[in-house]
Amino acid sequence: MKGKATSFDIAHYAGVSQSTVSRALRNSPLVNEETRKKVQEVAKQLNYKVDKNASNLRTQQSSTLALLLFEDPTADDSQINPFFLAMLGSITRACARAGYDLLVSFQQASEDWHADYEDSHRADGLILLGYGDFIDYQEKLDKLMSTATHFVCWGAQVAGHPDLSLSCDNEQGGRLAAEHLISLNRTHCAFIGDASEHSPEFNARFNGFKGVFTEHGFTIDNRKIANAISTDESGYHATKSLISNNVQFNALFAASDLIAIGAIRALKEANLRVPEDVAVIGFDDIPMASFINPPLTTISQSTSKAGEMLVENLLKLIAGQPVEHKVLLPELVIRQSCH
Amino acid sequence: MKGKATSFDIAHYAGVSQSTVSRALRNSPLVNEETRKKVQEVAKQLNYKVDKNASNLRTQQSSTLALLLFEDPTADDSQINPFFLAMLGSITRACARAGYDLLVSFQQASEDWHADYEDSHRADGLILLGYGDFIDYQEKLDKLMSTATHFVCWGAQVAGHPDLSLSCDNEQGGRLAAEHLISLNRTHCAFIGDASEHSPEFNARFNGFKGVFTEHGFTIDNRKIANAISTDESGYHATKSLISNNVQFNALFAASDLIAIGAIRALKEANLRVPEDVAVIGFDDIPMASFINPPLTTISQSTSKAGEMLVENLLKLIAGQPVEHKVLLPELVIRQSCH
DNA sequence: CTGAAAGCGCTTACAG
DNA sequence: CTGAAAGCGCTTACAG
Repeated sequence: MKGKATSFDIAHYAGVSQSTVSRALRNSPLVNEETRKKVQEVAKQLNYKVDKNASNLRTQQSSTLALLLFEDPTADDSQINPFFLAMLGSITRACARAGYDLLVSFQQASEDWHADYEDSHRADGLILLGYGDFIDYQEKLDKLMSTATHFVCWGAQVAGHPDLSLSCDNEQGGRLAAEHLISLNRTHCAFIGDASEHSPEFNARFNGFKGVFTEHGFTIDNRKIANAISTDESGYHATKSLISNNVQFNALFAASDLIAIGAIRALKEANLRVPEDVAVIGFDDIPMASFINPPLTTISQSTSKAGEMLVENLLKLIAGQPVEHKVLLPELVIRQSCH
Repeated sequence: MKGKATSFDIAHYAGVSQSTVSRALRNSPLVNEETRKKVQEVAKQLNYKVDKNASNLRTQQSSTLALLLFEDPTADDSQINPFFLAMLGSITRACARAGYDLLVSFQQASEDWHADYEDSHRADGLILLGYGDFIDYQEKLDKLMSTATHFVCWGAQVAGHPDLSLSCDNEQGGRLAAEHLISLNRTHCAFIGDASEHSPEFNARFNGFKGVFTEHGFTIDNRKIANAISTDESGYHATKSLISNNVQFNALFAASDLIAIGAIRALKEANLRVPEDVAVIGFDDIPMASFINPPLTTISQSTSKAGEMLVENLLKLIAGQPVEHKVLLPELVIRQSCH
């Protein structure tokens, strides 16, 4: 036989019609047990595999999900945020368990990342991951909504559609960080991250954090806040600028672990000891967090649970089932960067 | 219009035949410039996207590559080797540049990971990544060969088909490590990794390393060799066993950075200082390597170049073009874990 | 339980 | 340069 075997080849060798082959291979209850066995045997012998393009075309679905990871435009070629890499891992596994294939693609925030994965029937739905500017982002989400594309996203909220988002309770995470620092008597605290509406997750972390400080009668001076995107470079420079502006603080809350790692580097360079002079707390609990010096106290988000739930929700959406807005609970992980 | 627009809808609105629509959208030189413009305009208005399943079915190809990442069976759910994660990133980018989609899937070495991605026309070819046992592995590669599947793999060699593999020059990497240690007068050296044919990459690293030691008149005592797979846990335990067996060494070559990280932890627990008491050198240069304490001296493999070349070679194979066997050059990265 | 037939939405040889 | 038609390999309503 030249080329791949088709269902007609199987039909020929098994002595049945092609329709019966198709039914037998899909385990249709309509087909006789013996017929099924014979068909499946022949199929195995000929190393037959259903042509996905043909069956997808016929059934108008793809059993494929697409993961779109969009990056900060400044991120360099090789560095992908480890937090998202971990998410990618858990999403991949969750897809496999559900019998779906996963298409992965990186997108610059500037590109047309909403893409046409679903319109072109390459995927039944999209999973959107990424830090980045929430404002830029919104317009594209609207476009996705308008084309009735099935999607879920991590972190950012879709206006009017809380069910499409999944995130950890970032405000609660910020609160945990603040309580820990206050319990340690570290109340002159700087914040590195973007505490604006452009970064809704960072903003929520900051708000939770600030809330607890306020409840305890402490304030966070605006001079102690420095902007950074989620890279260690950015965290490094933001911290350096704080130091060179002579801002005084004995604690630092970084909006992500990567930022915290850069911050620690800047502190060390300025001969500030961590945690003696400055206690540092991060957010995410990326694998690296436990390996740096000192090991980083941080707020952990469960990437494995997150990935699973994203896939689960997207599958429900595709099936037309209702999805509830859920929020994952962050946890404080105490290591040695605060005391 | 209900549902997605098809090429017939475009034809209707543009006042041409469906064949012409198809030609116009594919930029066939056969179609009149004005006709093309009108067709593309209408297509845009209707938010038309070519149905990939239909066009793939017709053309018998998928413009999709599949990346199969297989893992050590012991690896826990969330931990993926950062080296492969970096490869994944660069492969994803390389695919996007080439206009291909990328399917990603994790496979346990025990599973039928050769899968049916190509037979079922989901992908035009496969990229295989993974540490793991080379012997188990070979049988599946044979199967892939026998079904004329297009694939390339990282690291392991396919018997009789050097062109299907890409790797860094692991032996040269081992040599670089040895020369560095010897130049530092660290000649009582332990090796952690699997120096057997089961792990051809580790084995090559060890052979290059040992070769240089021999040339300089030094030996590597078998007692100083401990087996480990590429996880920090495994490196930790292997190093611990060396220490508890009272093996003496002032240098340690770990077959991967993850192993080195575990080894350093074990050394510290035994109150051995790195690098004063034991100089440690790793392999891979994963992102974490520069963040641990002390920052790890290691042999770097360029994941971005590797990813690009894997995709490039696979595309050549698919196009029926000849592929040369190439090898990437590793580089010594000096940090603070050896002196 | 089985078969003949239609049709998913394209691409491309064929005829003009 | 354009159109009518065949066909990629399936799935499934329809008829028996």
